[in-house]
Amino acid sequence: MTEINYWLMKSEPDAYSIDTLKTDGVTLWDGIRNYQARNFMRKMNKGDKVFFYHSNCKPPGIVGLMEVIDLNIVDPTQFDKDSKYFDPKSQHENPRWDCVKVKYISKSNKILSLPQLKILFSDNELLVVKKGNRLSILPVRNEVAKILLEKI
DNA sequence: GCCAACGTTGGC
DNA sequence: GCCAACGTTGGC
Repeated sequence: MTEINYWLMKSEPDAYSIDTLKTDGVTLWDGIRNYQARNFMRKMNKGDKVFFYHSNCKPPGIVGLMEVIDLNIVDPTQFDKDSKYFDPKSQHENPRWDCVKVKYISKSNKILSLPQLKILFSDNELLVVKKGNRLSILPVRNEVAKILLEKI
């Protein structure tokens, strides 16, 4: 039996929002161009729960929940010359970027804003509140996830 | 617009 | 391998 883990994934709502995911139902979390974030995706299991975080907006915060339903998918945007995520250095025989597929679970009635998160958790408990943390995908510890699940 | 905190690139 | 320059993220 594989372990269920919790993660947090950020997206700017202008680029892709919880409402868009709710409409789509399922989406490919593509366009990740940071090795650390990519490596976190590689550690994901099917069934893992993901907190959806709206970044670079007012207010930033957790807006919903999704679930990982597919793993190790080659990110198609790296080969798409029209995509802003096109990577000329990536080869078809040896793709550099991959991603996971997620499905919508729920949208929070109220956003769990970053100021609230800062009140609830210390920097170590929730990496997202750590000043200057630019990683768009982060692991969430189980104890933290339990509290978050009650709040969203 | 500013700035902190990285990551990436490329010369050497 | 080192390091400077530059780019990106994202809160404020």
